[in-house]
Amino acid sequence: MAELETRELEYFVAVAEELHFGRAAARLSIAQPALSKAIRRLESRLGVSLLERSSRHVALAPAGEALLHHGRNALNAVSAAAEKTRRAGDQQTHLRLVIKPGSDANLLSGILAAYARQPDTRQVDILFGGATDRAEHVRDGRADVALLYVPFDDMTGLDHETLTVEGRVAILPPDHRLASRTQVTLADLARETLPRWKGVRWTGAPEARQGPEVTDAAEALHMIRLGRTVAILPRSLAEPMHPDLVYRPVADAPHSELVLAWSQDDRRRLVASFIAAAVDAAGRA
Amino acid sequence: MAELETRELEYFVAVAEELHFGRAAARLSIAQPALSKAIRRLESRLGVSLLERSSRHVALAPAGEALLHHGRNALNAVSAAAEKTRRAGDQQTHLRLVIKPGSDANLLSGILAAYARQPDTRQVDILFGGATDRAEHVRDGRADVALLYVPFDDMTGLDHETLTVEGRVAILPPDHRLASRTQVTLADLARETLPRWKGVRWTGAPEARQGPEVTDAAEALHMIRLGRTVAILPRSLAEPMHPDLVYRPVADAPHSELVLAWSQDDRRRLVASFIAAAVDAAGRA
DNA sequence: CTCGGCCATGCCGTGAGACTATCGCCGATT
DNA sequence: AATCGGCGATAGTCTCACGGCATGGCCGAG
Repeated sequence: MAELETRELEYFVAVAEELHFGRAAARLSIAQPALSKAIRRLESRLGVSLLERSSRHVALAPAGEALLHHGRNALNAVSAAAEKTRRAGDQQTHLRLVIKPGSDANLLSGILAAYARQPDTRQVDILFGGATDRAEHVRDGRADVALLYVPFDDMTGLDHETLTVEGRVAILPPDHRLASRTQVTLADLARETLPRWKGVRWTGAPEARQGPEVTDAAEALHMIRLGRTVAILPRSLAEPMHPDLVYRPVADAPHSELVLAWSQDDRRRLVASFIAAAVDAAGRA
Repeated sequence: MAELETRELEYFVAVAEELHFGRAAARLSIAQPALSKAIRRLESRLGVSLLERSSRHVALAPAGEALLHHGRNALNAVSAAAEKTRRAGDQQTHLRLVIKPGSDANLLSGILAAYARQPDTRQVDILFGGATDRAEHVRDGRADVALLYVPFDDMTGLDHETLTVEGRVAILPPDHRLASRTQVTLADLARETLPRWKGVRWTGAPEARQGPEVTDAAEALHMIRLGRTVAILPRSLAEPMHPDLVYRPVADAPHSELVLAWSQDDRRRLVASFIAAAVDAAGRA
């Protein structure tokens, strides 16, 4: 059939990311000619040209774009399979939950308490993940469950249960022109400078100015205090609010959901039991 | 990192499916000792035992279950990457739509007509897929879009737009005890013998008797005429009804949706344009 | 007790893929 | 305009990982 070894995929992804055979070879700890040959083999096997090479530059051909994208998926699936197989061996004693610091809408302690009352409780290891890679942790098996935000996180390959639905608020410096309102609208914010959230696709109006790149709410708040930007955040992230900032509800912003997510094909009781406890605790709160 | 070559995965999947090294080796066209060694390498690399071997039998260890499942996913992802890369090369002139014969709720001709009016029309190739593998066709790139039924088909990895929502009807022999009703309920059907749909997880009441295994509606209808079973089908599959059968609405059955599905990460205009035409045509019907 | 089915082991041969050295192209520098 | 240097491709050699063959060991069936 369509043979394509994971090694070759890794090679190609490295080249496609670096757009430079030398650097990619170094990253892969192989020599550059080997990499050149491997990519050419790949191209002839697939029967398409993946890269446009000049002697100065390397660029992705259309088929290369496709392979970069789908190849990454495939590599993730392979390493997820490996990781999950390893874990399946030692019957798991700990449940690994990945969260973003401060982003639990104060629900986590209730969830953990509810889970502790379950009959088959296991120790819960809490991992901290960055803005973008918590979903990855679950997909590749480094964690069992994650707290994520819909519609911000990429839920591909994950199932989830909603824990809370909350409105979103604009975070403003006190002297901002909109700070005197009791609430604002997206239209009011359309001309504002909004931060670019690292790893999150741009969701603001296309005409809005893109401000500083930030990775988390703490950085965003800092930038707002400096007057460089304003931000729209789920309400729970706005409390307690920094004394030098104010927040106003954004009447028409899509709601944001805090969800508990797990790998789509994870049927372990360990996980099901935690989900049940979490949904229960969140419903009660 | 977690190296695991696709070749090894294929070997393992073959053994796990056959539960027999000799047959698996034959299927892979390699000799049996090579396969034995490959699997042991895999086990030592992963550090877990995948198979329980006696000299008579081979059985899956828990980690083996995990690897069989996730490994299949990974292999699918890899061959999908290969397939889609090949397709990306030659800019595609045909749109490939996979349907199940007779399962288009009479919408297809309208959809094709609407699509033909689009500015960037391409030729549409219609493929026929079995009950269970139409979604697979889309996932691995053999087709671009599929007509599927929610909640029966497995939508993993696919996005979809709903074309119609329809009630479901019980198909009965005319002399059936329920045939005199004008409508029936799921409770009425709880004790009936229902067919097992090949490749579809059992959705009937757990106490219902499981009847003959069938692969499509035509087979199911035949079995109903023989008095072996009764079935619950989306209404559109019941028209025109065979003269020797009757159908009655099932008042409380979950509705069934005919959807147009495509690969989650397919952003090609070719596909978007067809989706738009189909949704438009279905809304108009 | 023997036979036969089945997986494991040992040994050997081969070829895919890695390495080193080197070439050829082309843009940049002076 | 000539040279240099960066980068990818090519050539030739080597090696070791993986596959094949022969065989051993285990165990259930008859």
